[in-house]
Amino acid sequence: MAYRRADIVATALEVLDSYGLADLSMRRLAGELGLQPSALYHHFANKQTLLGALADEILRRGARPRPDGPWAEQVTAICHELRDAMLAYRDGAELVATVHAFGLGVAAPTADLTAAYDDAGLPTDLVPVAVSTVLHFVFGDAIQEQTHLQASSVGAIADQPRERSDFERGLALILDGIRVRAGEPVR
Amino acid sequence: MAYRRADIVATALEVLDSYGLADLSMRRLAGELGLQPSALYHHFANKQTLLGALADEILRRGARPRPDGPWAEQVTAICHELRDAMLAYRDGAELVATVHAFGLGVAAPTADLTAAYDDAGLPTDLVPVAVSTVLHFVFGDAIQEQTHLQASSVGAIADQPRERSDFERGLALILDGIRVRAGEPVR
DNA sequence: GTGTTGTCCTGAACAGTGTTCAGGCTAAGG
DNA sequence: CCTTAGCCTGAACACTGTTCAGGACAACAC
Repeated sequence: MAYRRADIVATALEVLDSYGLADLSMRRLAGELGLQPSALYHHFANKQTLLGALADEILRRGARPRPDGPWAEQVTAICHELRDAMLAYRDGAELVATVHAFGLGVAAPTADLTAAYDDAGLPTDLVPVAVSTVLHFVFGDAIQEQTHLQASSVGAIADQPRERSDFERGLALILDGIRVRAGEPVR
Repeated sequence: MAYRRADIVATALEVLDSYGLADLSMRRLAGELGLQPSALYHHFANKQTLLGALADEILRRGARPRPDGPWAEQVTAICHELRDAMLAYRDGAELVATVHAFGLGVAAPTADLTAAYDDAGLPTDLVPVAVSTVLHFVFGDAIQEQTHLQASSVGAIADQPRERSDFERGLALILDGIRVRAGEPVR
């Protein structure tokens, strides 16, 4: 059973990458597995739960070793890892962000960021704010990036080509803000 | 025709507030108007276009006079207006953020923020980054807030009650970051 | 008054969606 | 051999967005 479940998640990930989130239906997934759609409901209570498992698998596959160093470097590493993991699959950013919003998975980034801020000795009442602010940015930026990537790959639009370094710069801007409110010297 | 179109948007807004975004179907909306679903397609090319008009109407209804003052105050005013407008309708944040991501409407906030930053004399290459960063935060925070509000109104969950001032504090944090990168004195 | 144009709408249909449920198949354990 | 349990089938339910031929009806021109 545990094997079959992992099998479903792996196949779902292929379907996601090939057809996109909108075309990832229970029927299509079941067809790809050679099953009836109803068979999927023996492994997942509903589609949202399945998507939750999918999002967590995307993050798991994107995991990489974390360097230790000052908190800002750790936060930067966590954010890059999260971003790269989401961008590695079609519609990955939208999927992970949605699952996070619904609270059916994607708990790791929040935990990791909280730990990094806590270790840094940031004021405890500032920690949740800093975590949320950084996460909103990473999700929002990744969704925007992925939307534009896919829109231009379809040849739809050609608006401003969105600097590749915008992510770095936006993140640095937020980290500066955190430094200020933490009473650390800035630059 | 223009009148009928405005009529449809107004009724759609009522349906949205009463039943939520997931239950705002073309059939339900048409029924509320005493029409066949197909009639709606004489006024809107498809559902996404209708949702775009809906989002813009939500922002229009939430508009308020802007004080003039230093750029940080203007940005704060714009963000509060945007946030309050979205929170005024059930699922308003999700709707507006989605429409913005798809690029089918919600152009005003970007334009307003860009103007505020430009007038402030911020480095021009910093402006788009500052606009995006602030917008990602406002959308992300509003969606989170609305999700929790509605979840707890259903009596579902009771996790930490989310400080009402988290929005203010997150926004202030980002503004500090912008000040630092603009070379302005901070506090 | 008649004819025409164009808007607005009907009614039916198409091709899908997530989900439920009674029942059957098959392999493992006593 | 028999039972238990996990896995799955096949059919159905109640929806979804969208398309399309055609009808009703007002406004305008002659």
